[in-house]
Amino acid sequence: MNDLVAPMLAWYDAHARELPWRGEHATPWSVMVSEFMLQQTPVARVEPVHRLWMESWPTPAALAAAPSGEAVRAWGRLGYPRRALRLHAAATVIVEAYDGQVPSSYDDLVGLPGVGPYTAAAIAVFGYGERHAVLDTNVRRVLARLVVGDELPPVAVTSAERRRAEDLLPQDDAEAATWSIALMELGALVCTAAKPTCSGCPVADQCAWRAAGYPAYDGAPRKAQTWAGTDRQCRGRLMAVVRESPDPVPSSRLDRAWSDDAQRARCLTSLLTDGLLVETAVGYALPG
DNA sequence: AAGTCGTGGAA
DNA sequence: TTTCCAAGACT
Repeated sequence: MNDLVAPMLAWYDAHARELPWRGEHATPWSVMVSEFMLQQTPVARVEPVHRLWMESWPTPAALAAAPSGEAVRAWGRLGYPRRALRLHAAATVIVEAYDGQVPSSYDDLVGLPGVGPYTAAAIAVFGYGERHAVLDTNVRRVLARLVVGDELPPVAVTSAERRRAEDLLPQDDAEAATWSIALMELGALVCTAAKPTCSGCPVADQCAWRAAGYPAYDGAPRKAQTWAGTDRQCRGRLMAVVRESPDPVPSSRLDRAWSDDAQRARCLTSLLTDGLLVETAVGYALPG
């Protein structure tokens, strides 16, 4: 094993957060739910929603039996509500094709709706203890600094990154899983994007970026995401109105939620196309 | 392959 | 106040 593993495992043992989807009570399904929710959404906001979600739908079958609109409603304000739809769709596939059991192999998992390379690896590793490299934004950043000496990883995952992550993976399955979650936790708590606290890093003495004097990121500038006035904001407004209403919402109420007629109409259409809303005789509603 | 898709807390 | 962005997936 390389010289990074022991200090990383010891650090994780001492500093890991206790989260509902970790530990003995976690199930592959609770891990899967957490991974969907954590896609682009901070831990602090996921925790309470995950807790309620698991009470309502403790198994894939329970979720699959519910209307997809209930999943969207329970998703609340986590953002990117299509993830709720995809999780519901994935639960349906799990019931129909996997006898209600979350599959354990990466290849089966990555075939599920809403499950990409990261999420498939995370479920296989954290849900089942399979040995597989897990490349999320935290791991990528930590390895970029620690091994390569760059402040930030490339915009898109490269084959070099994947090979590097696989090369560093401990041979033992359980140890490899802890290694991966430790890298993620370090990236989330210590080796953060903006202001890393290297004084708290267990492998700072081996860090290539630190040794090089913290050279600044020199890759292509990341595009700043605009927000005000975008379709995303408009869609969010419309969804919020419908989500918080127990009854179908007449279009007159949606008119008040967004003033630009053309944009509102365009967004409404896209929400219907996405399956996030349906049109009923008395107004717009979450899908049944 | 570059754009799109939500949200709210922190800097 | 404005800006930035947090465990990605999909097209």
